[in-house]
This record gives sequence, structure tokens and C-alpha cells, in this order.
Amino acid sequence: MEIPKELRESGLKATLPRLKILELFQRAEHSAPNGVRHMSADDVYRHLLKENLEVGLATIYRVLMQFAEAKILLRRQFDGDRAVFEINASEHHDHMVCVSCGKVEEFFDKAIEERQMLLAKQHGFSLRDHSLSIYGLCKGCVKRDRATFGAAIQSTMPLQPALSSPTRLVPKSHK
Amino acid sequence: MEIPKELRESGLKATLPRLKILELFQRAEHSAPNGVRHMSADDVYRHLLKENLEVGLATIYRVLMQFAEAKILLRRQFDGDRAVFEINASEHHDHMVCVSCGKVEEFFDKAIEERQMLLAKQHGFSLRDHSLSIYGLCKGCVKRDRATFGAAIQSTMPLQPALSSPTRLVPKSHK
DNA sequence: CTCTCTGCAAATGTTTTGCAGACCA
DNA sequence: TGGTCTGCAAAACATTTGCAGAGAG
Repeated sequence: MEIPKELRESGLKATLPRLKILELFQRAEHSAPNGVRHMSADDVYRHLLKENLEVGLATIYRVLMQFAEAKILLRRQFDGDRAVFEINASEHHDHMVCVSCGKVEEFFDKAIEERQMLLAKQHGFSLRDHSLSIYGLCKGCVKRDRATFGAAIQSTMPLQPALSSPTRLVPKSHK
Repeated sequence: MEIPKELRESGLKATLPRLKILELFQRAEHSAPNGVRHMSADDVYRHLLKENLEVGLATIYRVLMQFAEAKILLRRQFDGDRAVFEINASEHHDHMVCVSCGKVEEFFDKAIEERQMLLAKQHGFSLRDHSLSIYGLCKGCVKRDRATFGAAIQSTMPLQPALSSPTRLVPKSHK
């Protein structure tokens, strides 16, 4: 018993890159409190680098794709951001993404799930998947924003923010 | 009264590209039964070409971005697909996307909306936006698939589809 | 020993940007 | 006329692919 069953069952050969990438996501699942469960190809690349393992980005993309096909990982894409992956271990859930710090929280709501199935049926859709993401400021960022800009908002800021400062729904990147 | 109020109110100058792009989306809103409300930058480019107006793609991207900032258009991004825009005229709604033909249907569900607000509050999130997309086969594609592959599925296809044929959640592109 | 992987570099597709000239108010 | 736009070409990204050599079983 050396080779993880995820790999054995997928028919993929147990190579160093694949073992390390799988391990990385599994470690994230257990140790991380939150947010680190979700990693982009580049995140994976840099994590492995930190552990002195240089794997080509192309390989990482290929492995992530294969893992997603084998249902070992789940691929997510928050709004305009690049794809992130998370290990397919916990129950199905949706996401709440902080537009300021990029933190990702997970949630599950039975009522919403049921409504979705009902709605799909009503529209004659054969439901395959769905993705629900809620964007906003997380607890910490709300607090920080109020502390920093609280007074300013009341006094100097226009009600309708200027058109000139483009506001992304999701920050460009959280490296 | 020549210049559309959307442009006047946004502070953007009334230039030919902007007028035509706005008109294009407004026309799509009224005439189209469904699906054509949503257009990518490239869709817009080709539509204008068909009307003998060649606008640089860069300009189209810029205009779409400005319109989205001005809330004239809404920017959507279905899974791994490129961004599409729709006019911000109707009520808030979510989307049901056919993974086979790319058709987009809209829906609104009060119960889901309310659950989302509640969930955001419970997590301490200051809700800014959300996006819910349901992916599946639309009525027409379900029918077509059954007609074409119905028998084959029962007899020759493995229960667990082969790993070698990558299945995209959303078709790469619907040009 | 064979078929599967990997790394590299180059290609891809979408979106963004710098800049010089054209255009609206 | 002045600041705002546009078009072009080039850059920027994230992602994918072709190919030759390395590695797993």
C-alpha cells in the first residue's frame, strides 16, 4: 500500500508530479482553516517550488485536468478569475468569495439545492451541474474598510462612485 | 433628443461605436426570443461587421467595459467560457446554460434570493453580488440526444464514461 | 520494452494597453 | 481647441499543444 487509491482507481500512473500535487491538495484539506483549499495552477506551481520540486506549469495544468476528470479534484471558476481547484472530499457545497481579500468560504443550503432542481425541471433542463457564488466583503474586510474609510465615506465620497476607477467584481488575482 | 439617455447619464461621449453597440444590445432585447441577449466582444464585433461597420475589437472591449461600469450592460461569465454581456433592462435574474448548444435561459426565484441574503448575513458577509448558473441539457438537446444515441447508450456505452474523452462543463465556444 | 509522462517552447484565445491621430462638445 | 475616443499593433495572461526524451509498470 504505497500508491494512493485515488491514483490507482483513475488508471493514471504514479509519477512524482502527480503524487506531490495530490498530496498538496490533501494536506490543504486537513491543515488549512479555510481558503487554502482552493488553488490555481500557478498556486500549485509555487507551492511545489517552495518544497524544492520544480514541475513544469504545463504538467501541472495537465495533471489538474486529469484529476478533475477523474473526480479527484473539482474545478471552480469564480467570476472573471482564473480556475481554481479543490479536493473532492467534502460534501457538495457552494462558495462565498470576498472581493477584497479573496477569501473563500463554503456553504451548503438544502433549500437552494432543492429549488434548483425544481427550476431545472420546470425549464425542461436535464440538470448536470450548477455553480453558485456569492460575492461580497468578508467579516474581516468589512471591519477593516469601516475603520479605514468610515469617516471619508460619509463626508467626501460621491454617492455614485466615479466611473473612472474600474471596480472588479473579483480582484484580478490573489497571488 | 438624439442621444440615448444611457449615454448622457454615463458621461460618455456619443460616438458611433458606442451608439451602435448600445443599439445592438437594445435590439437584441426586444427582437430576440432568447439567447441572443448575451453577446461576447467578438459577437458584437461580428454583428457590427454584418452591418458594414468595422469597429476595432479593442474599442469594443473598452466600450463594453465602460457600459458595464455604467450599469448599462451586465457582464456575465459562464464557467470557463469567455465573458458575455447583456443589457441591464429586465429584472435581476440567474441563468440556465445548455452545455450542448449554448442556449441561455433566464430565471428568477425569490426563495433562492432570500436564502442567499440570509446565508451571507450568517457568514458575516456584506453581500455585493452573486451569480448562479445551472448547467445541463436544454429541452431540445435532451430530445436530440435521446433520438441519436438512445439505443447506443443502453447497449454499448460503459457506465463510467472513458477518462480519455475530456468533457467540458461548458462548450469551448459558441460562435 | 512499451506506452505513458514530462519539460520545454511555441501556439492559442481572450482581454488589455500604449500611442498617435481622429473626433466630440 | 482640449480632452476624449479610436484603431492598430503589441503586450499580457491563462491555458493548451507538439515533440523529443525520461520514466513507470
